[in-house]
Amino acid sequence: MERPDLAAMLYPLVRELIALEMPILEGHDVSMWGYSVLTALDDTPVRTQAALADAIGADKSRIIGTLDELQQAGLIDRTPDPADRRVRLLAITAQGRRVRRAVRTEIQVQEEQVLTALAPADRKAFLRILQELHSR
Amino acid sequence: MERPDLAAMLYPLVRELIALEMPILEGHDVSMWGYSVLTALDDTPVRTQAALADAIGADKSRIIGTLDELQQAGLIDRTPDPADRRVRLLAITAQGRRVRRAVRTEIQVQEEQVLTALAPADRKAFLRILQELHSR
DNA sequence: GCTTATCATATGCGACAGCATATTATTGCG
DNA sequence: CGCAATAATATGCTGTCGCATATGATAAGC
Repeated sequence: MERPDLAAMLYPLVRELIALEMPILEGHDVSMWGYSVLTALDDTPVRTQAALADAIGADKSRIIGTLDELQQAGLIDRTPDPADRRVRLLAITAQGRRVRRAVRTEIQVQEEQVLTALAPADRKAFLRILQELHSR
Repeated sequence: MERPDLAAMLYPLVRELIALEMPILEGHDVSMWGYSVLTALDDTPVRTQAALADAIGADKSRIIGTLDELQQAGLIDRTPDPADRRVRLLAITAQGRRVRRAVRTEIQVQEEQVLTALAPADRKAFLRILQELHSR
C-alpha cells in the first residue's frame, strides 16, 4: 500500500486554504485567532477565557490581545460574572455574529472552489468523512 | 449547508498527525524538513537545491542547514555537477532510503490508528480522495 | 571579454508561536 | 481569619518562519 503520508497531503492543502482565507479575514478586519474565537462563541457559549483558549487550541496568555481587539471592535462582550468576579463571561454580539457569518460564507465559497477538482460525489463524501473525523 | 470550515477541520487533524510524527522522527534523528527532503528525493530526483526547496515548500535559504545535516548523517549525497559547477546534484543514499522507509512505515502505522475512527470504506475513500486532491 | 543571470550559501529582520512564570483579584475551604 | 486554588492578565525567553538581501563562484549570451 504505497501512498504519501497523510500529513504530507494535508499540510499543503491547509496552507492553500489559509492563504485563501487571509484576504477575506483582512477584508473584515479580523485576525485568524479572532475568527476562531467568534466561531467558537457562536457555536457554543464558553464561560471562562481559559476554557475558550483551550477549545480553540490557543495559548491562554496570548489570547488576551485577540479578545481585546474583538471587544474593541464590538464583536464580543466581556462582562464580569456577578457570581464570580474573577470570571469574564464571553459572548458574541449581534455584530460579531454578522461578521462571523459573512466571513464564513466567503470562506466556504472559496473552499468550494478548491474542491471543484473533485467529482461531486467525492466532494460530498470528503466533507462528510472530514466532519466525522473532526467531531470524533 | 451548515458545516465547519474546511481549514477548521483540517488544522487540528494536521496538528494531531504532526504530534504523532515528532517522536518517530526524533527516534531516527531526522527533522521534519529532513524527512520532507528525503521523501522528495526518494520519489523524484531533483537537480538543484532551489528546485528542491520549491518542491517541498521550504525556503531556499533555510534548507541549507537541513541538507548539511542530512549529508553529515550520510543520508544524502551532494556532489557538484561536472557540467555546471554551480549546481550540487542531490541524491538520496541507500542509508537515506532505509531511514525514509522506516520512518514512513512507522508514521503510516500511527496514521492508521487515527483513521480507525472511520468505517473501513470511509477510510479508503478518504485516502483516495485526498490523494486525488493532492496530486492535482 | 564584459555583462548579466543563476546557484549555493549566509545573514539579518520582524512576526509569531509555545512555554514558563509572575502578578493581582477573587473565591472557597478549613 | 488565613491560606490554597483559580481566573485574567502581563511579560520574557527561545525557536522557527517567511522574506529580503548580500556575496562568491560560475555560466552563458552579446
